[in-house]
Amino acid sequence: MSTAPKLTPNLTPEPQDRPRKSGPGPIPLIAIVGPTASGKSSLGASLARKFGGEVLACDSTQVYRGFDIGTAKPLPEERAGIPHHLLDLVDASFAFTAGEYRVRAIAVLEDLSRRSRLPILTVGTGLYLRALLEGLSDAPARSEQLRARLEAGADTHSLEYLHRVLRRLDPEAATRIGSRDRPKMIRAIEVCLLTGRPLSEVHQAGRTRLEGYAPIKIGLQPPRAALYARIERRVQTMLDRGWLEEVAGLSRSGISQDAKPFDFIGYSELRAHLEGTVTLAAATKAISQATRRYAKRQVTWFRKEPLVHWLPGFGDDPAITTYAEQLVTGHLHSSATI
RNA sequence: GGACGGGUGGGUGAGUGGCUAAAACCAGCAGACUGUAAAUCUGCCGCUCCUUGCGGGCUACGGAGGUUCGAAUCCUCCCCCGUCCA
Repeated sequence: MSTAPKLTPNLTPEPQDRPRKSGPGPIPLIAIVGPTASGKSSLGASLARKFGGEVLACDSTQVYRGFDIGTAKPLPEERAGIPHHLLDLVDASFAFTAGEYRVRAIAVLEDLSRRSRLPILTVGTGLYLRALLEGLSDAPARSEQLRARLEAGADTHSLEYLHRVLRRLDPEAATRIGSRDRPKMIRAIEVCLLTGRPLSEVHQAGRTRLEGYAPIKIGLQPPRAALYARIERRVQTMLDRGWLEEVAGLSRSGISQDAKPFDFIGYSELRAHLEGTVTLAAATKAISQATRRYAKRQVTWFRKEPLVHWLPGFGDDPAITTYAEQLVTGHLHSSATI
């Protein structure tokens, strides 16, 4: 695991394998945010190599075992010998959540801290990063039984019914949550019923932030047109790597047909194609479109993320990599001197 | 050459005389989102002006004319596309 000597910026880091000084100061934590296909994994691996770090995926789909190609898990060669965490955590039948992610991520962070490794998060799922850094309110986890009842109520009555229930339980939340936003209404009602308090009140009680870490956020912001072009190419690459076969294999592996990961972008389209309802060309086009829309939503989310150092390009662009390295070096120095 | 069918805003496509800058859907843009988040939801979406208003002006339903107080919608001719007959 030698450090690559290339591209060394003006600020030369001294100890490349020690992300922090031993002592009580906050531990640096790098978070790379950006839309899908912007090169987060690539940048993550090269920063890890350079600064003695390990990669933590922060992605709601990559936690699922078996769903590899379509969720763009880094390939072995892309991982370049760097340990990658928080991938392949659960089976397809498991309903993974932001709360679950937080618990698992903190465990990994503690492990890295003990071993003095720099944690580097590659963040596709903004909510998960927020859940980790800012914490979640002290609200109960989801309750499948309660949800089943609410879903049934919504089915027999209407979505309006759910909104009426929510208005009664928590008028404030009802003004924030649209009357057609089924998942958010259900979550809000769930919390109200489980805690006996309005969701708004539960939220007001505050969150439990992650303590002891100094996040350095790096944002990848390639031009929109270039990103969209790359998305299109990547979809094709994934197919060339056998994505369709992966989906076919998963389909007949006994996993419940309505397991959550089958709804991920691409998996639903490719299953439709395997069932013969759409041509591969049509499915491919639909996948690109869905991915573009997803990228757009990520951009919207990350724009609001505070204190991000935005870099105007792809994470595998050498110029961007160099710039990111300088950025990290600067931060590590300044935090070391404090 | 003849007979039908059709040409609508970036795309698909509704609309058969006024309520139509023109349904709906898609794409696009912008936004929201504290436990399913690759989910879900919201707004905008011809151009333009301002006193930003259920405001004004302009342009628009293949082209040119016409009928009408009023036309994407009716009539005439022309152009193009599809199917069928020769």
